[in-house]
Amino acid sequence: MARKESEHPTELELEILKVLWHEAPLPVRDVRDRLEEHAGRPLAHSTVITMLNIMVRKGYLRRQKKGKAFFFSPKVERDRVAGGIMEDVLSRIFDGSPAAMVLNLIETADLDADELAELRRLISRKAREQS
Amino acid sequence: MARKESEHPTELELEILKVLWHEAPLPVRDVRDRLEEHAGRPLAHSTVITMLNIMVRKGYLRRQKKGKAFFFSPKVERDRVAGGIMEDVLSRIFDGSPAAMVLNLIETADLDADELAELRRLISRKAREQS
DNA sequence: TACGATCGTCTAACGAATTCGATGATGAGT
DNA sequence: ACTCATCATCGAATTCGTTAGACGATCGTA
Repeated sequence: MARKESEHPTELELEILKVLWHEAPLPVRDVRDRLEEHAGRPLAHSTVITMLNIMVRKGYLRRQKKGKAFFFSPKVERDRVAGGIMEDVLSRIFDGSPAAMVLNLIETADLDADELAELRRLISRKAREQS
Repeated sequence: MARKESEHPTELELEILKVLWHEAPLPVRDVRDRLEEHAGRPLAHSTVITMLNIMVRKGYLRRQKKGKAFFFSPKVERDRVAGGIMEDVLSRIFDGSPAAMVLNLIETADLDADELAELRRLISRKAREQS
C-alpha cells in the first residue's frame, strides 16, 4: 500500500556519494563538512550518520573502523550509478529510444555548434572503437 | 525536516501522463483501464481519482465536467516534462556536461554501429538547422 | 579518577507518495 | 418514488526520505 524503496540513490544520497567519489574514505564529520561547503547542506551530525548507515544497508557504501571512528567509502562506481539512472530515464521517459533522448537533450540544453561538433566527434570515435 | 514535493512527475504520475498523452480527454474509468492494460497497474477506482486530483492540483492535468463525470487531459507537454527531467539529470548526475551524458548513454544502452550512425545523422541535421 | 570532547545508536517526527474503503451525491430505469 | 449503478469526496493507513535530539559509550587529559 505504499512506496517501494527507490532503485537509485535519492537526492541526498547522491550528494553524499559525490562527496565520497571525490575523496574517500572519510569520517562522518568530514562528510558533513563537505556537504555544507559544496552542496550547501547544513545537516546535523546525527542526520549524516543516519544517512550513511542507511546507505551502507542499501549497499551504496562500505564502512570500516579506523581508530575510534568509522570511515565511509563508496561501494558503487559513479558510472554504474549514472548508467542505472540513464537506463531508467531511457525506458520510462523515452520508451527506450536513444535517438529521442539525444534529440531532447540537444533541445533542452540548447547546444551550440561547437558542442554539437564535439558530440559528433565523440560518437565517431566510439563507432571506430567498436568495429 | 522532510521531503520537498518533487519537481517532476513521480512514477505513477508519469504513467498516468503517458496514458493521457496518448489519448485525451478520458474519464477516470478509462484511465484506470488503460493503466491496468498498458502499465500492468491494477488500481482501485478511488486510487486513480485521488491521483488525478493531485495531478490537477500540481498543474499536470486539466479537468472538465462532461455529462456526469469528469474528463482529464494533460496540461503539460511531453517534451517539456522530458526536458525538465533531462535537465535535472544533466546537472545533478553529469555536472552539466552533455558529452558526459551521451557517452554514458552509449555505454549503458550498448548502442551498435547503426544506432551510432543514426545519432550522428541526427546531430548533423541539428547542426545544419542551427547555423 | 572525574570531566569534557567525540562518536554512534535509537527513537521520533514530519511531509510526500501511494493505496483504498466508507460514505454521500446523482442520475437512469422500472 | 424507489432501487441500483456510477461517480466523487474524505479521511486513513503505510512506507520512504529526511531531519535531528536524547542518550550512552569511550578516550584523553587535568
